[in-house]
Amino acid sequence: MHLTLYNTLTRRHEPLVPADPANVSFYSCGPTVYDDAHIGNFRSFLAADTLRRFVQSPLCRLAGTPDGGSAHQSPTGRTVTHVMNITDVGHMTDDDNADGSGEDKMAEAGRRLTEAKKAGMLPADVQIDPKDPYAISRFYADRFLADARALGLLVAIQAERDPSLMPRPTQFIGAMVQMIAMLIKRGHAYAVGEPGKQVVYFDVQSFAAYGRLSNNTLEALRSGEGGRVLAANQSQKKHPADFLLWKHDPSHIMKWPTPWGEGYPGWHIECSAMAMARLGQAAFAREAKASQPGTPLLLGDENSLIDLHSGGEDNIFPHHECEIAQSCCALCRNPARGSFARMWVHCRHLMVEGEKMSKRKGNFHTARDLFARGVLPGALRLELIRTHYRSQANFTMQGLSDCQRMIDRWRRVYDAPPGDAAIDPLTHPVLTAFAAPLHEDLNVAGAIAEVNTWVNGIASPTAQDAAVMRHIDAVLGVLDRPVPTATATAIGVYVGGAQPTDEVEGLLAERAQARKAKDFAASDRIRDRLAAMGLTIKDVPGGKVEVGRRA
RNA sequence: GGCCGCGUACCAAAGUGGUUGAAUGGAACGGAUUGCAAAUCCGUUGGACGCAAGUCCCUCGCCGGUUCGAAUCCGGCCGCGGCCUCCA
Repeated sequence: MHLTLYNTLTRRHEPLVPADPANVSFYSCGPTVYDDAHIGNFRSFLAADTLRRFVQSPLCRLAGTPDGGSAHQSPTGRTVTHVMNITDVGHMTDDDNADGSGEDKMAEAGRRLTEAKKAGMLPADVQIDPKDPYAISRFYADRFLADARALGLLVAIQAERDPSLMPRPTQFIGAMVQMIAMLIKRGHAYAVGEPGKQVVYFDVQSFAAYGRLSNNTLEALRSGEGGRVLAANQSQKKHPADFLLWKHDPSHIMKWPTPWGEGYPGWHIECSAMAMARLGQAAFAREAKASQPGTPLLLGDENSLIDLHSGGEDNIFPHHECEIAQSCCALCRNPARGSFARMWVHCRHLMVEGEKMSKRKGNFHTARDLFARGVLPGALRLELIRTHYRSQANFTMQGLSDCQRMIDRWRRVYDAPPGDAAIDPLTHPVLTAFAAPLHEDLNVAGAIAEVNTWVNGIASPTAQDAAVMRHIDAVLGVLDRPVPTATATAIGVYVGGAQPTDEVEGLLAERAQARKAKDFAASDRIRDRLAAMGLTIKDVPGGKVEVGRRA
């Protein structure tokens, strides 16, 4: 058994065969930081995170590796270097003409922040200059990282120690400029306009494999444009599908000097440049070993820059199509035979209560909104990863509470007292049953079913069971999430964000008296009153009352 | 207009040719427990006949086809969604 994934590039299930099974390189397209990330964004990031967790788990076997693919048999184990960008360059709101016009999204975010501040929607301690795009992107990036860490996104947790794992394009303008220069030099890009005030386009006709990922041909793209591409905006391009690499525009809110003029980079070049900068060393080291000294160092046909690349389904075209084109044309000896990444995985979108998520329908949720309503990060994570990543998932509040209950039942096993519990993850029957569906295109739903079947059969969990559950949760990442600490008083145990107040404490004491006197009508009235305050109670062993918040 | 995907029982969601009347979780109902709840445990949840073992009928959007056999393969239709413009 070995891990197979659906490769968008070939439209087939294929084994994941990394260039170096001891260190898998993985690049994921991350968030833009003009606003808070919503749960749909997080579904995609969490799918990537779950894949990454499984690949680095000893439960995962990879094809074509000498030791049979089990990570733990290698002295150093298997590491996954997962990189996710945080896009902090402002792009344009109005992209009708693909030339970059309209309002800069960062400027728009600044305006929104100003309004929020006026309306008192922002905490008083937030000091940010809405005219400073760097301050805006930092503000939203920090909020994203906090949400991501709560949800157990390993890359965000690791980035606290190694920020290079979450690169920001404003720090890589130099790398982008180099790559653009290389594309011009190799005849895959061209600059138009008078010197110093130029726009640089990628020449799609120079790359025979353009369209391979999205299954579009240049003709199909042309016929599919349906009148939406204005001829007036196309005059300088050689082909309507040619896309922007650099734009001279001194009026842009973020701008940098380059040989083509002061301006800003196109939408796609950042990922190519950053993947190259952070993950490309290994591929070029392999190439240097294999090639003649003195020849220009370009990747050969079998040598991809990275092993895995992921994103949401909307990234397939144009973003990833363009990434492949740029990267291969800049880095490969035979561009049309390159693929940039060996494996391309794409996550389908999330629906909410059966409908497309939208602010107008009122079914638009950010992670932090849900947290503020008392949703626990573990439950949200499970709800977002439990559906197969290539199915359209339906997020529901019902599903969220289902997940919370599942987690509560699993935690009983997870929290069993530890002890002498040596288990072999490769042969343990529960773990092999859990890992089997995951090897088949990361079938998380199937794996969860195995966990439930197993947990149902446990009368009282042992140290061994706890050890097994830890292996499981290293992949799912739902138990190792922050849970609000319970506040205990003489009479109550407050959980799930509920806090003791004099009023509540008084009611609990009154209820205890009523119950003692067997005045159950009075006792039930108090429960109703607490319910009206948004609190649920239940009697727990020890004579105390557990107080929680109503979902 | 072009390219692509999906539709499973009350809900969510696995399963992609036979042991599947359909995993798993929730929900509902019955029982144990509780003053009542909550939590937990046991059982039931397409229909008919039967005390039962069981037998028969109808099921995986709809219609048709391939096959000894289909939720699973093929065709048509309907519905939903994605991309073709920034978007996970």
